Amino acid sequence: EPEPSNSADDFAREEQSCLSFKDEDLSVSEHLQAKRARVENIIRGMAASPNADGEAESECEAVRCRRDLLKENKRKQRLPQHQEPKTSKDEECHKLKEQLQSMQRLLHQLQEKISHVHDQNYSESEEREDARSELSSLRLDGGHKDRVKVEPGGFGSDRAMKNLKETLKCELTRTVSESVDTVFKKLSTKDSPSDLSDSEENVNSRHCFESHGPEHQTEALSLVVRKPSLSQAVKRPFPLHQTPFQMGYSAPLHDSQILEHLLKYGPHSTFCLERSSPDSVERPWESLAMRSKLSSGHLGQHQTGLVSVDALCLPHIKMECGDLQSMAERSLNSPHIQEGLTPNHLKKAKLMFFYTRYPSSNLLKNFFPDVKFNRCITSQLIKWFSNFREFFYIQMEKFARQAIIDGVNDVKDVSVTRESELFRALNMHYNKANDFQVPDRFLEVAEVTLQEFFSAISLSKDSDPSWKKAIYKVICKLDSDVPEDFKSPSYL
DNA sequence: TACAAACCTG
DNA sequence: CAGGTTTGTA
Repeated sequence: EPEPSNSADDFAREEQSCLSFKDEDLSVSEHLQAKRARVENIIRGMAASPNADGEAESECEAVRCRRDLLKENKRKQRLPQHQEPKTSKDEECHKLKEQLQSMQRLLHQLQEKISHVHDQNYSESEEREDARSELSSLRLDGGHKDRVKVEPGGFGSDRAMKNLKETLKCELTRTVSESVDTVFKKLSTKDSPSDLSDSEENVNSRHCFESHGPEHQTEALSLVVRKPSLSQAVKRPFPLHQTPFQMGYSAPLHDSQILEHLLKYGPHSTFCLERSSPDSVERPWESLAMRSKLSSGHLGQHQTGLVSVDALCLPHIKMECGDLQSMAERSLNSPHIQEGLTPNHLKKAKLMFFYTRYPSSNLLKNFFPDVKFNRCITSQLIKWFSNFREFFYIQMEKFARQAIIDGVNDVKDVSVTRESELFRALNMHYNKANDFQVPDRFLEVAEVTLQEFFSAISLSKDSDPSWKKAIYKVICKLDSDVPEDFKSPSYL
């Protein structure tokens, strides 16, 4: 294809990028249709052939769909766009809305099916790491009723059911979020063409889908960023019509990534680079997100490098190069899939600690449905809880020793109430804002732990280097269920 | 020896 | 809180 170089051609290109709006929306529609087909497939699979692995099949279909779309989009790409009256933008929005709604209806159907299945109590849950695997392992034939896993605790099938339910709900939430996210991202891409002012299109699509309030910048960002070009971009927050790449695309790629991260998660978050991994096969966005980041360095001028990626029907790719405003907006307001852990997630995790000291990675996935899990995110969450435990046990040991110094002789005299200094320390750590009612059960667990430490130290067991292990073994059995409310992505 | 959890440090 | 190290298991 000829490379336009003069200003007239530049203008033509701009115009074309305006006009491609319609075409791009079509690919959103197609994307949604693929999603819809997938959900329908699952429902059909549940109704008709209980043993069929509907998930896997529809996954294959999705792949096929993607491949086909890739071809088609490549073709479309070269065709000149016909003039599209601006009034049709509203129609497009409405179409998309309708598609979303119909998908939601389908999901509700699916949900009903699931609860029906639940009532029948016929299911089998295999404890797998991935929620998707778990979904595909669902069996609906009643013949395997006796295969429901029974745990030593005695309430095994209940637990398995609960777990399964959680997983399914989680899957639903994800699917909806993904779809909604898809639309948002696609639209925000159009909202932020690097070369346009707030044209009618932008206004329209905003009005269509944007019900959030204005963005808020909650933290100062500039301290970490040194490069003049970058700090400029930050201090003059989110100029409406310019991308940072325009202002300083000479800045190294790494800085752009850091900047993007800072905007999303604030200066105190961690920058977590994840290599593409085997499990990104199931979640193509991960490896592709990386690839797009790699190419986002030279965006200002050469859009062509992106086209093939964008055509893969994975719209968020282009967002990587979208303007900072929409990125910041999304990270601050959007209830959709997150690419990293935010301070709110940390807050939520701390509150969850009141219920569970030893969460499985599965539980974490279920309770952070708005988080896009990968190895890095998972280990970060695990690490958080590890840190929580560390603090917890340090306090326990400290207060147990203090009790002994204070002359307490009987374990029965060791207790933990809301008035205890120990509780105050814990509450300060996990519930600093003190806006959460700590469950009584946590006080019981704390008390048991304190007593365990007390008696162990009293019996001089602490001479053994691994004396705490016995205590951990007791405490890890005292986890309780985390309330359902915590599953809401917008819990905090 | 590979992995998870505890442990230590800043 | 996160990075690095050690320890304990399988």
